Amino acid sequence: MSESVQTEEHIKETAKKVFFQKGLLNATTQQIADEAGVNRALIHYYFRSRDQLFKKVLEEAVGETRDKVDSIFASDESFKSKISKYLDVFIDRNAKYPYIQNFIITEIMQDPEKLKEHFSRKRIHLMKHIVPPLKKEIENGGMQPVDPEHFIVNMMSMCSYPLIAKPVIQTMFAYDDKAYKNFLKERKQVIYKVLFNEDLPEESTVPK
Amino acid sequence: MSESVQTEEHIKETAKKVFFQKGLLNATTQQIADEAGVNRALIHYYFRSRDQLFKKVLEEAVGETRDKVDSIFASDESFKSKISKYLDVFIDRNAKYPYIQNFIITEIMQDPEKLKEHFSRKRIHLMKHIVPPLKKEIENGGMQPVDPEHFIVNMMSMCSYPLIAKPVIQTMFAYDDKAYKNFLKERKQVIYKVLFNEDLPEESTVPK
DNA sequence: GTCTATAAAGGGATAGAC
DNA sequence: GTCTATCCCTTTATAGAC
Repeated sequence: MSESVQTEEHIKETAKKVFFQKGLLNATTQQIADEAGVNRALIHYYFRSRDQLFKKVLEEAVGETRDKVDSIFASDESFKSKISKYLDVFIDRNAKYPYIQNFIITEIMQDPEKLKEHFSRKRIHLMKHIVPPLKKEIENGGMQPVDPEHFIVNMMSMCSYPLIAKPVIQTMFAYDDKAYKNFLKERKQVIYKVLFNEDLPEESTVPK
Repeated sequence: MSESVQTEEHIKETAKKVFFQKGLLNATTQQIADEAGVNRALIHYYFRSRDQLFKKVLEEAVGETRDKVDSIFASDESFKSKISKYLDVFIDRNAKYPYIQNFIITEIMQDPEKLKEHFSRKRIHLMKHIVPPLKKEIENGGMQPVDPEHFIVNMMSMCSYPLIAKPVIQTMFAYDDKAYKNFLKERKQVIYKVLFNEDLPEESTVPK
């Protein structure tokens, strides 16, 4: 691996760390350069502008998950089993990048075009791989009738909000970091139960 | 009403509009001054700093709702009826200020202390007026057993996330503004049903 | 490819005139 | 109470040396 590729990769990884792990969503190029131990000018050398760096790291981070999610829903397991696995992937990803949800929200607020492609792809995926099996599950009496779009939003809400609103939850319930982390751990079972009105099967509670 | 109070009020209302209605969460003092038709220096004259203006408008906006919510939960209606009314208030407030949730999240991210007092008060309120009746409702068999804290987070999640993630939802489902607004309208019944696993009573679907 | 130095723009805040 | 002018600081971006 050449020097240049190494440095470029290093800056990108550092940016991910600063944005998604440290939660410094408005980090300046200086902060990122400091953290990476390089000069600010190098960031411009590799990425031309701050905005392009943003776009690149975000696209990479969401891409990491997309592939996993896609393969889960492309399989022919039961619908409930797919959802269970999706919850695992979602929780894993957010343990790795605790602030990525905030970053997505903040960035997309400032410029909805920035992630338009990603969520358009997600739309096609939903319509093809989630809505049909959901409808089938309802037909077969496996769950209460529900509008597919509300079902999806309910799921995303209960997954994402507790991460986005970390300080709200910590203050409201007087949770220290340990208690908060533990609370998050319990979410998978809670969400599954709310979505399907039945307990998560035993073997799915501790994945892998 | 004297000239000065009028201007101060006008700046404050303009700031609310810019932040909470237009969604320009990072609006500069210049933008607010332009929108209000006054000079930038006036903002500093009345509020000393940008940060103090922020604090004031946010505290006012959340205060508007707090009083209403408090009175709902202080009453001795049934728990489910209280929740139904809470959903109404929440939806009303967010129709008025579509971006207030984003603002709260963004501000609290940058400085958790800023809203600490508000959410600490909320905590006391929860413990006194929500958790006990919730437990009682469960005891009486009115709903499935559920951890109170997860119940509260589920409710907040399903209320707030669809607002925070407006562009995500619009892109994902190809909603124009009208379709999105209609989607939000359906949320009250959906959320009630998910929380209690039963339909919202007829007379509660159209409040007032 | 990496650094220093500096340009260029933007934003918050204040002094002082009216 | 409201304005203009200005200061100061931060930040992005680039030119040019090595």
